[in-house]
Formats: sequence, C-alpha cells, structure tokens
Amino acid sequence: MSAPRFPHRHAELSELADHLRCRARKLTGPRQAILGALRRQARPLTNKEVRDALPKGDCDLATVYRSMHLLEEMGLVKRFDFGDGVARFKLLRPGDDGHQHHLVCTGCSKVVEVEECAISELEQRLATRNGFKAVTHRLEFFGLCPACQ
Amino acid sequence: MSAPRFPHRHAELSELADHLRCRARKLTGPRQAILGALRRQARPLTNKEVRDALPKGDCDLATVYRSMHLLEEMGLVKRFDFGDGVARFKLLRPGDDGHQHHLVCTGCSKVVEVEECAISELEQRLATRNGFKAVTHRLEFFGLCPACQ
DNA sequence: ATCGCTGCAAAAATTTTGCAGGTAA
DNA sequence: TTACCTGCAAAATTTTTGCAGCGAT
Repeated sequence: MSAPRFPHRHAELSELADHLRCRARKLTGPRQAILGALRRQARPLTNKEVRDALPKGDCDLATVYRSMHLLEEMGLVKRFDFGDGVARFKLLRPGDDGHQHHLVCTGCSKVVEVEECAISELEQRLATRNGFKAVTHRLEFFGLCPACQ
Repeated sequence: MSAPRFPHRHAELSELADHLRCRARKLTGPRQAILGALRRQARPLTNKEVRDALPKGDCDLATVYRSMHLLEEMGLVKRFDFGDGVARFKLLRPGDDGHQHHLVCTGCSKVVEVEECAISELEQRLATRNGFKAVTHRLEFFGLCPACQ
C-alpha cells in the first residue's frame, strides 16, 4: 500500500507497456533492457553503445536497431544526429517533447544539454513566408570542451 | 582584351587553382567537373548526385568522395547533414562562409535557403557558460512544402 | 494458438582505402 | 621527373532485411 520507491521506473515501464499494448506490440526482455540502458545514461547513445551497455548477449544489434525505430515511432525516444554519420538516441521522460539542443565536444563527444531555444519565432516566420507546414528544426552546437582544449 | 563574359566561372576556377596550388595539389579534370556540377545546382548535392550529374564515366564515385574532402578542407564547399544519413555538399562563393541554414521539405527534399541566423548570441552565451572554445552550430528546419502538403 | 519478436546471417547502403598506372606541374 | 591523382576493386561502417524458431498475450 506504500507509494513505490522508484516512481520514475515504474511510470516509464508502464508507459512502455501501454504504448506497446495500443499497437498490439509485446513487452519483451530486450525492449525493457534497452529502455534501462537509455535510462542509465544522460547523453544520447548510439545503437552499438546501447547493445554494449547490456549484459553480453542480452540483445542482438539488429534488435536494438528495430527497437529504436519502434520506440521512436511511439515517441518514447528521440533521435539525434551529431553529423558524424551515426544516429544517437535519448530517452524521453513523459511530457518531454525532446526539444532540447546540445553542445557537443568535437574532441571527446561530451554532451551538454541546452535548455534555451530562441528559434520558435524564426521558425514561425519561415513557415509562413514559404508556405511550409509542420515545420520543425534541429539545432546542435559544436566546440571544444575545457578538457579537450 | 575584353572583360570575361562569365566572371563567376573564371573567378571560381582560378580560385580553385589558387587554393590547389597553395597546397601543392593539382587542377585536374574531375575536380573541375565536380565544381561545375555543384555550380549548376543551387541545392546541396550528395556524392552520388554529383557523380550522376557528370557525363557517364567522367568521374568515379571514390574520386567524388576524395574531392569533397579536399574541397571541404579548402573551404570551397560546405557539408550539410539533413539527418537522413547522407552527406550533402554545396559550393561556396568567394566571401561566403557557408553559414546559412536551410528549410528542407521532408516530402520532396526541396531546399529553401534561410538568410537569418538569430543564434550567435545564444552561441556566445553557451560557450562562456560551459567553458567551450571554437563553438559553432548547425541549424536546419524541416517541414512540408506547399506542393507536398 | 496466434502473432509478434529475436538471434543469426546475409544483404544494402554509404564511405574509406590500397594499388597500379596515368597525368599535371 | 616527381609527386599527386584516378579508376577499379576491396574493405570498413552503419543500417536493413529474411528466415526459422521462440515467446508474450
């Protein structure tokens, strides 16, 4: 009868279960494990990093790719592209639309989250001026972190 | 003795020649052809698009890749990443630092250039606050163009 | 008992590299 | 002549797909 000790964990797991049920998808071990790996890391992870974060043999790389597509479709995970040819994914908390940007060190790949976003006005203006609909944007910053300078 | 009829073309070619000479590189047919292909298209092109824009057999795909690296190093070309896993390149005019952003149609890949950039202030703030040096950014907008809606 | 899911392996797609011969300087 | 460049082919990387068996519902 007591409140759960780790409300986040349970909320996320049941959220996953709900999303899966809606689409007649199944709550499997690999999917929970992948979600767990993403939860343990604040920075966006590549598919390989996700697999390597799991106990050896727990999940095939192809399954990670497939799960990421699914989680992305369901809006539980957001894809990032830091321009080095590898996709990265970050877990979204409930109510988080994933619209943060990042400051990425070109030396060590350290990632700092950027809260501010000063572009919605420009985005709106562009959409109107060019007749585009459903306009979104991607913004990432790159530089050398103190340790890498 | 008359002024050249196509000052752009000659300016770009001699600029290419100059940059190449500086680095003890050679002005070859494929390199001129690639520059020509980029000049003919306003939108950023992928390596394959560049090769396919050239007369069949004029230039090997590997040579396009190698040339793009070189042209990018020399600052004659800018690399873009629209998040679909393929690199794109655009010719830079002299004095153009390539710092424009784009509004890309997710339907047909049409690209609109965006003149404004309202982020230098935020960029500066981020650099200072986090101790990063040499901070740059990438910003792209995505949406559905009028024809694709 | 269904379907969906997984691992394994093969295939695709993009990009890089090695090498022998050719070419600009 | 010398060093760079090119085409061809092979390799390396990242991502997708086919398939037979396993597993969640």
